[in-house]
Amino acid sequence: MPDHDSTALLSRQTKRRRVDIGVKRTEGLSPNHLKKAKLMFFYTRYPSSNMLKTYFSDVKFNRCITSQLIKWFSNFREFYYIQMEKYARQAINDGVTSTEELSITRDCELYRALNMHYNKANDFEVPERFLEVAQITLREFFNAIIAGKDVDPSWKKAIYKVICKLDSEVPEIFKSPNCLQELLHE
DNA sequence: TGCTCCCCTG
DNA sequence: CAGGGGAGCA
Repeated sequence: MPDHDSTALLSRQTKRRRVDIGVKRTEGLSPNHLKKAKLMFFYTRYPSSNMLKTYFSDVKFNRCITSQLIKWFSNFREFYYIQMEKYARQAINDGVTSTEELSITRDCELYRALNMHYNKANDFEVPERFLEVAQITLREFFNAIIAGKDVDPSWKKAIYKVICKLDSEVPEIFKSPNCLQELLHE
């Protein structure tokens, strides 16, 4: 390819790049997007694909990207529910007989496991509402197991149905592509 | 049919 | 976390 042609091509690409700076949509999902998604999990366990699109405006969506994001939250939930069940069974083994004895504080083992998973750097203040939802989830598992419902292969479905209604509004700041810097800097 | 959830793997 | 498969829903 003659030099003047490649020069012209570069010129066009440069122009396009300048134009794109305004939106600057990334090709795929970055580690920062993953980190952001994990923080969003503190507010929403079951985000709709539509919601995700509005909160990840710097991402160029397509089928794969959308399903990947959806998949992330699915994986988040798996870890979440596994921890809940494990902790609930542990409590039962430890002799706990009432849900009143079950509470989630910021220094309990379960909280630390969750925080380590979704907020490893521990540079984000986990919202109080998440602790409430987590506690409800834990008690939900506890009661189900105590009642022997876990003999039913699909016993967790009922719990999922309860938890999916407890999503909170995700703060507006999460809609900003630079929300991580804004969130973790103060 | 396409999307989403969940389960199970690796 | 990603892949793959089965189930449910529109």
